[in-house]
Amino acid sequence: MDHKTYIAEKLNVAGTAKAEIAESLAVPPDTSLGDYALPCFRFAKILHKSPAMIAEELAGSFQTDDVISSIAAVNGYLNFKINKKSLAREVIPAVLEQKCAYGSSDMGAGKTVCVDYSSVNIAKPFHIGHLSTTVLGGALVRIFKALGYNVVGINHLGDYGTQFGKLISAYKRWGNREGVERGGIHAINDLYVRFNSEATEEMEAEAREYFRLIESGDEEANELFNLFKSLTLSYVEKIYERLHIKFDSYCGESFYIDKIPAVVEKLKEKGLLTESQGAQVVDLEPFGMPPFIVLRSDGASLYATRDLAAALYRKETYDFDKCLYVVAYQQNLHFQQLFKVVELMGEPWAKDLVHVAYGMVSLEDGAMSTRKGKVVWLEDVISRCVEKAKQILEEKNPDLENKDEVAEKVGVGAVVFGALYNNKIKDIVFSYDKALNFDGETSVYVQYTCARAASVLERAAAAGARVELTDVEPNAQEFELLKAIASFPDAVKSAAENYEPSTVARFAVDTAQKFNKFYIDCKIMQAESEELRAFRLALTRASLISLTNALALLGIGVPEKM
RNA sequence: GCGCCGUUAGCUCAAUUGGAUAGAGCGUUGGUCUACGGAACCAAAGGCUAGGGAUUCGAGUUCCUUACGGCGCACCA
Repeated sequence: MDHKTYIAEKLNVAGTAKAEIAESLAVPPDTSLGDYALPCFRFAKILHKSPAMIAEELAGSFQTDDVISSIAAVNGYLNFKINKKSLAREVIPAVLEQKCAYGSSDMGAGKTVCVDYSSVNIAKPFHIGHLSTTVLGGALVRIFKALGYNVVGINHLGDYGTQFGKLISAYKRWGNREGVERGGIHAINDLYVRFNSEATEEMEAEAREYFRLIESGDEEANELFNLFKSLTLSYVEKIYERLHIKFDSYCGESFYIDKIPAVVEKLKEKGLLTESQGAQVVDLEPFGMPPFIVLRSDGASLYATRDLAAALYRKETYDFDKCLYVVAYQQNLHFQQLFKVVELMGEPWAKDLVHVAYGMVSLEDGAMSTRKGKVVWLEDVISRCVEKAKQILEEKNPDLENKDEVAEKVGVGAVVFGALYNNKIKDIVFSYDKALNFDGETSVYVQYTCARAASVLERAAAAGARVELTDVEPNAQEFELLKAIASFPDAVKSAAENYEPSTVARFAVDTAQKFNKFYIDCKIMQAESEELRAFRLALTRASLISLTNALALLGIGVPEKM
C-alpha cells in the first residue's frame, strides 16, 4: 500500500484533488518531525488563510488510525508519523514471501522496450570507455524486465565501414591466420593501428578497394571479414558473461544496408529529401540543426542513415513503446537530428525514441588514444579488481573454500558498481586507485553487509530459531531499516522513469548503512526475548533479500560468505 | 561564433523532481574492540551550493546573465 495516497484519501482540502495532495507529500528533513509532510503554503491562496492555520485545522480534523499514528502542525507543515508496527506488518511478510520478486511489479505488462546498448565495434577490443554503455544498458534491461516490460536488448554492432577494408589490407600486408587466431582481438587491433600509422595514399586506395570487395560479396574478403567478426564476438561474449549481460539481437549496421533504399524512397515520398553539395540530405535548418545527410555525394550511406533504417525496422519488428539508445552525450546532436527526421516523416512514435546520454570517460593525463597506446582495457580492469579481491580474501578469510568464485563476484561487482553509482551524466576520470578502492560506498560494502546478514541467518537456521514477523514495536534503528526496505519498489520505478540505475545503487548503499547500524545496536540472536529475536531475524532476512535484489538488478552477484 | 551538458565540504559525489537546519563516502583527528563477521560502528572538523540578477510564501533545483570546464557543429562512427 502506498502511504501517500492513503494519507491523501484521508485529507480534505477544498479545491485540491486527492492526487495533487499525494503528489505534494514530502519527507521531512529530520525523522523526529515525522515520516511524511504536507507543506500547506500552496493552499493559502485558495483558502485565504495562513498556512499555519490550514495545517492546524487539517491536523484537528484528521483521525489517526492503525496506519498513521500521529499528526502535528508545525510552521505551516502538516507532519505525519506512520505506525511502526503497521509498517512492519505491511513490509516484512511481503518481502519474505516475494523473495527475489520483491521490488518488481507488472506496471509494464504488455509494453515493449528496446534497449540499444554496448554496441561494440568489430575488430576493436573493449576499453574502459565502453563500460558505461554496457553496464548502464544491462541494468536498464533488467530494471524494465523487473517492472514487467517485454525488453529487447540490442547490440547494434559496428560492423560496417571502410575501416574493415583497411583491416584486410593490413592483414594481407603484415598478418596471417595463425597470428590473429592466436593473438585474437588484440592482434587484429594491432594490425589496424599499424595501418593507420603507416598508411600511404596507395594503401588507402587499396583499403577502399577491399571494402568494395566485401560489399560486392567477394569470397575471400568476406571470409576474412567474418573471421574478424567471429573473433571479436567470441572475445566480447566472454566479457559479457562476466558482466552478466545477454542480448536478444546482434543486428548491427551491416544488417540494415539492404533496407536503406526503401528508407530513401520513403523520405522522397514525404518530400523531405533535397540535394545539397551533391549529397542527399534532410534540411533541418528550420530547427536550428545542420542537415541530416542520408546519402553521400558518392551515393554511399552513412552511420546516420543506418540508424534511421534501424529505428524504422525496430518499430516494425518489435512495435516498441519505447526505444532507448544508451550512447554517450557526445552524440547528442546526432540523436536530436535522427529523432527529428523520424518526426518529420510523420511517425507518431518519434516521441518514444529516447537518447539515454551518459558522461565521458577520460584518463588522469587526458583523453584516451588508441594510436598513442593510451588505453585502459576493460579486461585488465576486471582482472585487477578480481585479483585484488582474491588477495584480500586470502588475508581475511583464508579458509573459504570457493575463493575464486567469491573474488569474481566481488571484483566484477566493484567494476560494475563504480560505473553505476553516480548520475550517468557525470564525466568520469578513470584511475586504478579509485577502481581498486573497496572502501566506503561500494558494492563490496553492500556485499559484506549481505554476508553479515547471511551469517546471522545461518546461525539462526542451525539453532532452529523462528524467523517471522511478531508483534513487537520496532525501535529507531529497526524502523529506519524498515523504511529503507519499504522504499525499494519506488527506487526501481524511479530508476526506470529516469533511466537512472544509480537510484538502485544508492538504495543499496543506504539500506546497507541502515542495516549495519541496526546490526551494531541490536542483538539479533541474543535478543531479550524469543519474540524479538524472531522479529529481528525476519528483518535481517528482509534486508538481505532487498539488497540481493538491488545488486542483481545492477548485474552484481552476492556471495554467501566473503 | 553557435548549440547541448556540467560546476555542491580538501577530493569523489547525494539531495524523494520547488519544501523545513544541504547529506554520504574518501582523506584528517579522536573514539568503539572479549566480535550474531572490524571489509564494521560512533564522534569532531570541514558549505555564501562558481559569481550576479529574476520568479516564488520557499530555489542547490525554474528563468536570464557572467565565468570556468567538457562535448558537438555536412558527407567518420
